Amino acid sequence: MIRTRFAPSPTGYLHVGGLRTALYSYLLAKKHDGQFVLRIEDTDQKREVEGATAHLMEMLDWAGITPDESPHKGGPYEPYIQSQRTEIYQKHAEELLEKKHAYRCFCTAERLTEMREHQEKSKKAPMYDRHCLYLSDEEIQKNLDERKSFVVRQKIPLEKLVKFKDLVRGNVTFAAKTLDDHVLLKSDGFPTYQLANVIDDHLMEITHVIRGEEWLPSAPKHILLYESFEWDPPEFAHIALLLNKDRTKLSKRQGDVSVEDYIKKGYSKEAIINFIAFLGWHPGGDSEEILNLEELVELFSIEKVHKAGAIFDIEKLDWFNWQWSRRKFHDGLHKFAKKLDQNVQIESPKKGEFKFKFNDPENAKEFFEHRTTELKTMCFNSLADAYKEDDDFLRKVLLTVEEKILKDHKNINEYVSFYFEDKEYDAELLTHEKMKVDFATAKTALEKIKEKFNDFDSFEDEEKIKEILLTTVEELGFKNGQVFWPLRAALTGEQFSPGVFEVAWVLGKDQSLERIQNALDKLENAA
RNA sequence: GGUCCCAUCGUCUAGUGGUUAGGACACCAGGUUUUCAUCCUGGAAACAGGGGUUCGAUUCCCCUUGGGACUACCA
Repeated sequence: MIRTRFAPSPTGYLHVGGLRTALYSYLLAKKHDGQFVLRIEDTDQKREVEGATAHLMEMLDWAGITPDESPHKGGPYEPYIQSQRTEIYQKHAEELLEKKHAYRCFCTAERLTEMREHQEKSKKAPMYDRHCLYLSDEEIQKNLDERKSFVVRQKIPLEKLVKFKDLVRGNVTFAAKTLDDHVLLKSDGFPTYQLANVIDDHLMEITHVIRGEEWLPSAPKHILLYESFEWDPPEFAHIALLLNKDRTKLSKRQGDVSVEDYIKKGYSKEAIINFIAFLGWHPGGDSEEILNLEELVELFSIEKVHKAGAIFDIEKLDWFNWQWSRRKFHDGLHKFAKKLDQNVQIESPKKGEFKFKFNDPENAKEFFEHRTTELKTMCFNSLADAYKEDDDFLRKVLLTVEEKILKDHKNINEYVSFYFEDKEYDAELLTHEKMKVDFATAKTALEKIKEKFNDFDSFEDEEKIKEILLTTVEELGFKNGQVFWPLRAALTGEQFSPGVFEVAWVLGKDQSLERIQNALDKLENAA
C-alpha cells in the first residue's frame, strides 16, 4: 500500500511549486490506489499565519487533489498538525539522547554567530563545532540545574558514508563528516523539521516522500535519523524546483507564486493542474497534452519525473487555459444540446467552432439562452457596467465575440464597446488599399446597401443578411471586400471587429441604417 | 567558500549506441475568412565544450564550463 503526504507549513498561501509537489504525491498515491495525506508543519511558531491551514485545504480542494487524511478530515494517525504532537517529538528526542545519537547543546546564540563568523572568515564550512558534545555529565547536570536553556542536536557519525537511492535522482552519496550536527529540538520544546518530519512520516506509515529538491542536502540527516531509531526509511523522490525566467527558484519578486493569484487571474484548475503536471514530467512518447486529473493519474509514473528544473512559463499556461476553457465550454454545449434534442445537428466547419441546428425553434431559442448565459457568467465581471443593460441585445453581442471571451475575457470591453456607442473614426477607415476600396467605391457600396437595407426586414436571420449582401456585390460587379469592408467599418467604426453579417444581425435595421448614413456623411465631407 | 544536484530548439519536452534529432508554446511567412482573432500549411530554431569507450556517440564514462539548491533554535 502506497501512502504519500504533502507537508506544507502554514505561511498563508499555497505556492504553485507546493501545489505541484502535492499533485505528484497525489498522483503517485492514486495511481496505486493508495492514500494521500495532508500534514501541517507548523513547528515554527514565529511564522504561523492565522487561517493559513484552512486556506491550504481550500486550495487543495479547489484543485481536486483532496487528501484522504488531513487536519480537517481526521484519520487513523491523528493529529495531523505538528504543533499538537509535541510530546511525541519530545519522547523521541529523549530516546535519541539515551541512545547517544543526540546531545544537549547549551551554546548561546551569541557564541554560535561568533563561531560562524570565524568559520566563514577562515573559509571553512559553517558548522557546529561540537562544543557541547564533550561536556561531562557533571557539567550537563549543572547546566540543567541552573535551568540553562538548551537544544538537542543530532550527533552525526562522522565516519559514515550515507548512501540512498532517490526515485528521481538515482544513487546519491554524502560523506557524513560534511553534515552539521543539526538542531533537532529547539529550546522552546518544539522540534525542527528535521526531527518532526522523520518521526511523523514513520508514525503515519508514509511509504513515499515526494518533496522539493531543496531538501536533498538534508536528506542524509533524515536517513541517519531513521537508522538511529532503527526504522526503515521511506522511498524518497526529490523533485526539481520550479524556476523563474532567469532560472532561479520561482519567487514572489518575479511574478505571482501563489495558487490564489492564478485563480484570481481567471485560470481554471484544469489548466493549472495540466500545466504544472507537465513541468518536469512527461508520460513519454507522443502523448496527448491536454489531460485532466483522472488521465494524469492513469499515466503518472514517478520514474518519468525529470531531474532538471523547469521554468514556469506563463505563456504556455495561457495556452493551456484557453484550450481548457474552449473544451469545457463546448463539452457543456454538447451536453445541453443533446439533452434538448437527441437529434440535434452539430456542425464543426473548423476546429473549435460548432454550429448547433435544432428542428424545433423553441429548442433553438432555449439553446441560445443557455449558450449566452454561459458566456455572460464567464465575462460578466470584466464587462463594464454600461454594457450590461439590454439583455437580449447583450446576449447577441456576446455570441459574436464568443472566441474572444473564451480566450481572453479580461479585454472584452474594448472589443465590444462599438456595439454600445458610436465610435469616432476618420473617413479613411472606410477605405482599404489592399482591397481596392477608395472613397468612391465605399460611397457606391454603402449607398447601394442602404437602399437594400431599407427594403429588408429579416435582420434576425444572419443567413438572409449574408444573402442580400452577396446579391449587392453581384449587382455592383464588385469584389466581396469592396462591399464588406466599408460596411464593416461603417457599422463598427473599428479597425478590428467581429464579422459584418453578425454585427448587422446584432445591430438590427435601424441602427445599421443610421451608422451607414453616418459613414456616408463622413465620405461627403472627406470628398 | 563547502556539500550536493542538474544540462536536447528561446520555453516545456520526446527520443536512441546508427534518426532527415520528433512534438507543443512562442516567433516568422503564406493561405482561408470582408478586418483582428480562429483555423490550415510551411519556416527558422537544440543535443554546452573537451577528452575517452566504441566500427559508430546526442545517448555510456571522465574532466571543464555553465546553472541551481543547501549551508538557521525556517520549512
